[in-house]
Amino acid sequence: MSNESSSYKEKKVISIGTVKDLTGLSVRQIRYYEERNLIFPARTEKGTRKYSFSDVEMLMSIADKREDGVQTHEIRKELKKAEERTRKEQLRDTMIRGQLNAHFNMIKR
Amino acid sequence: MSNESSSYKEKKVISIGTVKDLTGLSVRQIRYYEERNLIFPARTEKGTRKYSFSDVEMLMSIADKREDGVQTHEIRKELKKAEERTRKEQLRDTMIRGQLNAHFNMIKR
DNA sequence: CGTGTAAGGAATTCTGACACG
DNA sequence: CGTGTAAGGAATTCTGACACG
Repeated sequence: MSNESSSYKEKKVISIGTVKDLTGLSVRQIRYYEERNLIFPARTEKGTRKYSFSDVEMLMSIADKREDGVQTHEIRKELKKAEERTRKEQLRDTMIRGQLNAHFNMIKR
Repeated sequence: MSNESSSYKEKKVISIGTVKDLTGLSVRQIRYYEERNLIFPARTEKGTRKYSFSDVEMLMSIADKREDGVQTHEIRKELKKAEERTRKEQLRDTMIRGQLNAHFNMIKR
């Protein structure tokens, strides 16, 4: 039941200018891919966007696909498919864990 | 001979304002600890400071020690000692590796 | 020593919009 | 559709300095 929810890779701490340097994309492009729901930066109270290393990697992957002529809409569809797979895996894991716990409790008493 | 020099933890990508939020320190304090050579942020071409997660952790450690009344000069001395230990470990590892390679080369021919 | 603050300037980021192809 | 750009404003960051205890 441990939870290290703050891994460096997922923590949203990078400003858009740094993301630009890291990815080679323009600030306009980075904002546009957010508009198309391909990335989801956090916002500070003042409204500035903060990205994670994970977001940066996603942007590089998007850049590769765009170079191959893939439209953002297609990339979005692939992303949703991948998310669906993850959702199902998690559901399955949760159920297996539930079964295991049930057995353990049987044995304990 | 591999080299993954760009681990998320060491990459300098975080602006001082974000470091302030992450550590609870004031911007003044963060700059001052740099002046005392306790942390070493990178600089962009335009001169803005960039910190790594590692720097952030160091700052939190510094904050703890300052709360205990430890002066920056003392913290600096501890830091240098730790660095010296690391330097010696690396030297030893390098030498061991050299010995191993020498043996391998003997056997190979 | 360690930290706050006001000062002046430069660079960053934000949004909404027009342009182009 | 995807990206550039100019516009206006707000927030960020930088340095060097004075203040205080």
